[in-house]
Amino acid sequence: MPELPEVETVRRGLLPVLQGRLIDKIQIRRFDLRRPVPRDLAQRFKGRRITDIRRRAKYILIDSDDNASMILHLGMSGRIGVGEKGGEADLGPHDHVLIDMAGGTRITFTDPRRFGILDWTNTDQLESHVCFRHLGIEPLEPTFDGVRLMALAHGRARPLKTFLLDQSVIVGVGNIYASEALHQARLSPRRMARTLGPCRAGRLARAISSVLTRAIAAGGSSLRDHAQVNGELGYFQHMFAVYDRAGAECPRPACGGVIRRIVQAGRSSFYCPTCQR
DNA sequence: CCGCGGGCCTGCGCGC
DNA sequence: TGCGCGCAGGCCCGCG
Repeated sequence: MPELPEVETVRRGLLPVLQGRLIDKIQIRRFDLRRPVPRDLAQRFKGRRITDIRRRAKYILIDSDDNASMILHLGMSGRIGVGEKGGEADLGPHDHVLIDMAGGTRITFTDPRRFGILDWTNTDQLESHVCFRHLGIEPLEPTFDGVRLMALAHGRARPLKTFLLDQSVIVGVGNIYASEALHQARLSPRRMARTLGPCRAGRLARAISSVLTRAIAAGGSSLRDHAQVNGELGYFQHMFAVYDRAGAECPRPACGGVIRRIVQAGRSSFYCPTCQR
């Protein structure tokens, strides 16, 4: 479930539950996630107070009052649930991490495919951590605009679709929102990044911000899994213009085109050849 | 610099 | 009903 809007939805769900609260105990039931979970993580955060929940790219950061930050990435299939502490019988086979708060609230990290990441670092050294060192610009920051995007695209001999998926360029855009943003900007996913002039770059930058903002407002997209920590579904999947809609009619008024699926860099892209150029 | 193939894992929907 | 297959929201590596 996890592109920027889904991760931001999780962050917003966790913040009121966790901010200012004490961690009682952390249980790590499987250490073999995408990278090994550090053996000292549970002990490092035990008894600490959570000061903030932040997001950088597709990562959730849980800051402690002790200059330590937990780093959580949901991978492809990761979910976060908020509930009450229960017994062993209540746990599912893919509930890998349990964070028990003072007072009985339990945060559960569930991830069938185990592509997720759980790590920690000193808060004041976050930007030098391997997860963050090579990240590009945040598309919802005010500094992100067409001028910036055009500069990033300058001379790049690669299609816009794979350009947008590159986390060292722009962070948080994944396979769904790349297709959706390109449709809104009326740009073909096959167009070379270097062909962006001021007009097209401005359109694309605005489309990216718009799609991500609308998806956050919808509570993210829920395909197989819920996106929200209370178990509710986001509903942006009902607003997809092109994603997973091959063969359907383009929703752009008076366009009349038919949505196509192509494969780029090994991943599906969806677009309307009629209105996206 | 770029695309490709492969890998990491499990689950789901499909056609047979 | 069961089985094999392709596919899936992310990201990383080596190769050519």
